[in-house]
Amino acid sequence: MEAALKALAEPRRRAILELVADSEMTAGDIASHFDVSRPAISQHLTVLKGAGLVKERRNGTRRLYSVRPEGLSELREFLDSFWRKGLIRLKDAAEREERNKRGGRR
Amino acid sequence: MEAALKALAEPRRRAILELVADSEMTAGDIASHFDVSRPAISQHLTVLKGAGLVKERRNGTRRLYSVRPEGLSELREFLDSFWRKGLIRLKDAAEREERNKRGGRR
DNA sequence: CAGTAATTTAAGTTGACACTTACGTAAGCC
DNA sequence: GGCTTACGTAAGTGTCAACTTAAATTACTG
Repeated sequence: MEAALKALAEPRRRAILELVADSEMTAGDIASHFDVSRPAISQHLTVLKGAGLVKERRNGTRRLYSVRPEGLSELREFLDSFWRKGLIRLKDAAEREERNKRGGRR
Repeated sequence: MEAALKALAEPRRRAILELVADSEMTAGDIASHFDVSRPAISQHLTVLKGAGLVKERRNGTRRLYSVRPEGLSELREFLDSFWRKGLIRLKDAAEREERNKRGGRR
């Protein structure tokens, strides 16, 4: 999850993910969508692959990249559980607040 | 969302979030849970606040921090939609694959 | 008002990381 | 076997961010 977060925190890598989310693409095709050098994209792809967010398939001299949604599951679960926990706390706090108001009025 | 991702990418900040997820805590209390200096924690709290993941309430010279779940919504929605999109692509790819197999067999 | 406690702000250091150019590698093509 | 195409890897550079210590700020307290 650590790796996924670090990978997603970089805007260019999110852009790459958006690209390969629609269809499998070669490294070169991906690179042509950006104004940085190909090695830079290659390095980003390595990071994304390391985080399990992308998978690579070789075909001759080409390397085809596509999204790997399972790579997001752990992070999604973390966020969901965290979000729920936070909401419960908010609700409890509101109720305590309400009790205090009532108690104070008496 | 950018800010939330950058904030979450740092392990110490996630740990801080876990702490204040259960109950409101002062900056000092939070800092005492880690082996870095208080200024370091203060800086992390500034980042978390900037990302909307935490809210600050002042009480005298104390500052009480608590989690702010709404700060996660945008990121959660992004991940969810992205995840769904990815799964659909996987399913489509599997179906195409299946059709190709059948076609090849005939 | 002087003193202290809780915390942030300032300034400087170090390490990580996104980038660059140059080179290496592996698969098709004449 | 050389040549080209499509990549990755190596090595170096600049920027940013997480940390440190020292100083400033803000509110309480006798």
